[in-house]
Amino acid sequence: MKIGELSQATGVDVETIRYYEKSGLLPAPARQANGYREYGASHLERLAFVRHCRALDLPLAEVQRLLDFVDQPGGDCGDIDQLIDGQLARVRARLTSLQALERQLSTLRARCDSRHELHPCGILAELVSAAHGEACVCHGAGL
Amino acid sequence: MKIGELSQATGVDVETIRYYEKSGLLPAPARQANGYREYGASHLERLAFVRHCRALDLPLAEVQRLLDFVDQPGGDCGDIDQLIDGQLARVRARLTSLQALERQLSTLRARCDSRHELHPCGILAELVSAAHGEACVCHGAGL
DNA sequence: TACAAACCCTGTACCTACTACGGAGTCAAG
DNA sequence: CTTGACTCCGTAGTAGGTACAGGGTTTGTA
Repeated sequence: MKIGELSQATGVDVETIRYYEKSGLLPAPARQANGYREYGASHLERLAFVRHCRALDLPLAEVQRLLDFVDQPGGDCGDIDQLIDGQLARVRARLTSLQALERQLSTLRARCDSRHELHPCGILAELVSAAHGEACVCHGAGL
Repeated sequence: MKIGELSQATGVDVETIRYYEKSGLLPAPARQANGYREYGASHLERLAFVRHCRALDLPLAEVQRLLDFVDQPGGDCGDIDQLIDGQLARVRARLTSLQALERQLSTLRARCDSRHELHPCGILAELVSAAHGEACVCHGAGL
């Protein structure tokens, strides 16, 4: 299987596959006589694994750790739990912060709906007043 | 005001202030005889504005656009609306995707609570089976 | 058979928004 | 007079790719 075929099969971009190889996530495959990379079923499986972990937004370093577990079973399963727990905690923290951000932007957006021509833009006014340390609709008193 | 004082006053790191200057978000300030940057009230205000926009997670390029509006009032307010709407849309899209991710990770996490010693880790088994294209607890059938 | 399109190779630069140096000059306190 | 904190500039590094540039190879078609 050439790199383009592997790319087709997994939905991972050719450049990204080479990048994973360079990063050590994928083992360097054998080469054909012309220097082209030659992939087999094991590469396909490993790349699918990586892609699945990335879909869970795990950093590449953690994907690497999981791959080590796969390669060398019998490790402490608690480590895997912790890894997933850590990711879950990161995702939940980000979720909370994004929810706050969404409220802030919504409130700010409500300040202006583009049907004023004489008085200045409410959004801009809000943002500027925040620069003075005043309470703003998006962040309340102070920043 | 020296750069360290501006940093204290705004909570923006010294290096970041220099970075903003290099990026064109902050005008180059006057220099003291010794070459140190000399900031005034207008810089403080502008930096606070930038910081506020960044707290809304607006990309620097969009902060720049907003600054252009501030510098040159009378522009089309609809553009500002669109800018905020665009950000809101990005945030909401990310929110939706993070919520799905949270569900996936929770489900995956439930597969293993580290009190098994004989049978292999359920999380790892899930991730591996996903590499075979089988249905997985996190993403359902296929990826 | 000839030619062009599509593929593959390596290496490097670019992206965001910073952060972290390295090496040097400057300033205030003790 | 030294020590530490501050400032300067320029470069490199971060994550996770993406996008060339400049070359070789293979494949399809006329």
